[in-house]
Amino acid sequence: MATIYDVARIAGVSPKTVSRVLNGDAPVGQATREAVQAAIAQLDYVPSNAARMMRSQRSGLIGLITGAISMSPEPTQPAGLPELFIVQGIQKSLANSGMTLMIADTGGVVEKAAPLIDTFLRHRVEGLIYVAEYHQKVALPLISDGTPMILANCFDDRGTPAILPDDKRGQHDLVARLITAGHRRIGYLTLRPEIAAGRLRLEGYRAALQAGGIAYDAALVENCDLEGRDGETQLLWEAIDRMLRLANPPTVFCCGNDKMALRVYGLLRSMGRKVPTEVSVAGYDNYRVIAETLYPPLTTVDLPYTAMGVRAAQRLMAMISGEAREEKGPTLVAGPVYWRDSVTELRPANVSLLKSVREE
Amino acid sequence: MATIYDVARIAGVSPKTVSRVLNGDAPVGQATREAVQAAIAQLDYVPSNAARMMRSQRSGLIGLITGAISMSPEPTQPAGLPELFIVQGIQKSLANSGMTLMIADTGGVVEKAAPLIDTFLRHRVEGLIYVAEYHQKVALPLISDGTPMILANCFDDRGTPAILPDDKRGQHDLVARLITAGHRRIGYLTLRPEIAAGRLRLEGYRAALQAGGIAYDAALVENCDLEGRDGETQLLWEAIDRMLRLANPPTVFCCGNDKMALRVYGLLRSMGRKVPTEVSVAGYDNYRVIAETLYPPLTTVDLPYTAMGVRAAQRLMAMISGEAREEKGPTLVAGPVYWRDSVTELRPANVSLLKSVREE
DNA sequence: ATCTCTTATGACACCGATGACATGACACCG
DNA sequence: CGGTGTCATGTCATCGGTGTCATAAGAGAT
Repeated sequence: MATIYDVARIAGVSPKTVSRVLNGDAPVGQATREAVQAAIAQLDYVPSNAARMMRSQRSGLIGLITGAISMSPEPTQPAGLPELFIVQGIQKSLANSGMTLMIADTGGVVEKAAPLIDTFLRHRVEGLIYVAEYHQKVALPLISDGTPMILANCFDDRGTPAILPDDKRGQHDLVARLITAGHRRIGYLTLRPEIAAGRLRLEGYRAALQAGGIAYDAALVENCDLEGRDGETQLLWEAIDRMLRLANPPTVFCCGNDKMALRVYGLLRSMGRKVPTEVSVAGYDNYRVIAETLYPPLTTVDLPYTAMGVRAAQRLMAMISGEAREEKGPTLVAGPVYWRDSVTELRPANVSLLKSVREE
Repeated sequence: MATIYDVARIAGVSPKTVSRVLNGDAPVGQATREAVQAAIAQLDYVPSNAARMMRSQRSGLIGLITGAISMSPEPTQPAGLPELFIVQGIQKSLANSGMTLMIADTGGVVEKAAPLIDTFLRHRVEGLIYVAEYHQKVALPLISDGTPMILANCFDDRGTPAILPDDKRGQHDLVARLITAGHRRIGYLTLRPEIAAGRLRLEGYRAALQAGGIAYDAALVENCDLEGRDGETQLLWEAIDRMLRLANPPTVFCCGNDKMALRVYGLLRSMGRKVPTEVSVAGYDNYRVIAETLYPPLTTVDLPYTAMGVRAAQRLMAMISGEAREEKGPTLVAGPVYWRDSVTELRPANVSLLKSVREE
């Protein structure tokens, strides 16, 4: 492999001049520049980042750790996709910074995060981002040196800067929108409360009901999430069946996520209930493969993954450049409601009024 | 950041001895080793890969380029997932090799591959893998130095080693299985022939018919793939409607992929046809989010992405270690048929006979 | 007691860039 | 015409490890 010395010799200049041509950090004569470039081309010279890093003490690397790439073998989680959007946002936002993003993958095994962080530190990354597959609490090994770190889609109890989806507000906005559309009996098939999204979304549901002056009815809320174990469809069937038999049944089912909504579509059809004319369905995640492919298309709440990625990258770059100590707590990012055909407007008169809500 | 000299000073030994403790490449006295390890712990010393690489001329890095992570903005392609499984396979298979996998992403823009390759070469990766989002032909910039490269899920016309899915055999196996189950009128809603998968799967379909002694009937085959543009559902509706009105209608619809099958489920239900009792449906890809969540679960063909990743990594490692010049052409990897409830066994008597097919 | 042969350790140069500093050639200024 | 500033380029040391070789201290062998 050719070195800068080979290039210098061929071009008849000093290595330092070649360096200047490569980095453009000092003026170089036109003729010299051309001779150097010719030599570079002739030798297929590619500078060594290792040598450069060593001298300049700057790696230009950002390390990203995720489990997105190697998903868990169970297909039950729509895992993978969310993280990818976050990574996409990070990438987009980092593209102009001159930083190179190195991505490593835990293969879904949390314990692998530590050695990966170590590998990154050996490469002297200037910043680290950890992206979790769903909104959760994590406990990563402490970074002893000063390398800045950001958590995306997760948080810890050390106060590491985090970027999180605003699940509470998202569910709140959806339910508020349903209420505006005239729905008063809103069934909620929830995710399990052990996960952050399950808790926060339920909070949002209750907050929206309260704001809309509707009493919370425990008969309309049921956890239908078995963490991917069998029997979920059964559980859903029973919950839906029971709610529909109520004296005052729900006019719409909010589902913990879009994947659950996909199941609910199938169940309602099996029960002979037409969506949305007889009963409405709403999801959460805006998992587009499902939400847009289903018929009718699914009303849902966007999880603003790309935006979260952008924010994560921005916050990290701010930390790296040591700018203003900036805000402390987690950054919450809310996503818009996507209003599609799976929910009936019970009060068409409201439609014009709704426009504004929809845009936001 | 602490250096090996700092550690040496604290431990009262020479830097070289610290190096020996770190690499275990020469015997070190027990007491010395402990002193060095204590100093390392005390200083939070992390060795610099740059310096190590520079001297040893070995980076221990494998570069992987993909578009998986930043998907195209259109949600129409189930893009992203396939590549991820391939990457997972690569990762799994590379885990024990001591190599570190660096992943870079083109953001779906093919032109970005060149600068990414360049970045990798600057880091002196020992091998490169390019993973495409679907089976296709690519034209990557030539790697002028000797760095080995592998193409996964794609090929070029320079004969670069490639790992490809055996689409023809997969579709063949599925159709052969349908025939064994008693189906003779097999509708095929194909992908567009411009893409490799579309062509090859159709070849497999025809080959299986021929092997089964069934005449090819053009009325049963129709391209329903508009490359994600609108009107696909319309096209599907018309194709299905027309085929079902035939004097001798199909008993099963093979779909170009699982996503199309998801649509077909909805359409058939709208038409009042029950799956699978009145008409069967089969997909391709074993896109599990769809295939296993649908009701009834979808019979489909697995795209052996993980296996492809494993093969890619193995072939690359063989190239790096300069082992036997090994095979030349592309490596084809076939995936098994997943037989689920979306297809009726027209001849239950055959079931036992089928067991063996299913296993394979 | 002398001579290998390991084992344990150190001295030193070197990998390939770049930062700091020096130098020579002009141009411009008063 | 000397002083000063800018441009173009070179010299040299240095970043943090590791390869090579040398050396010292014991363990056995003769």
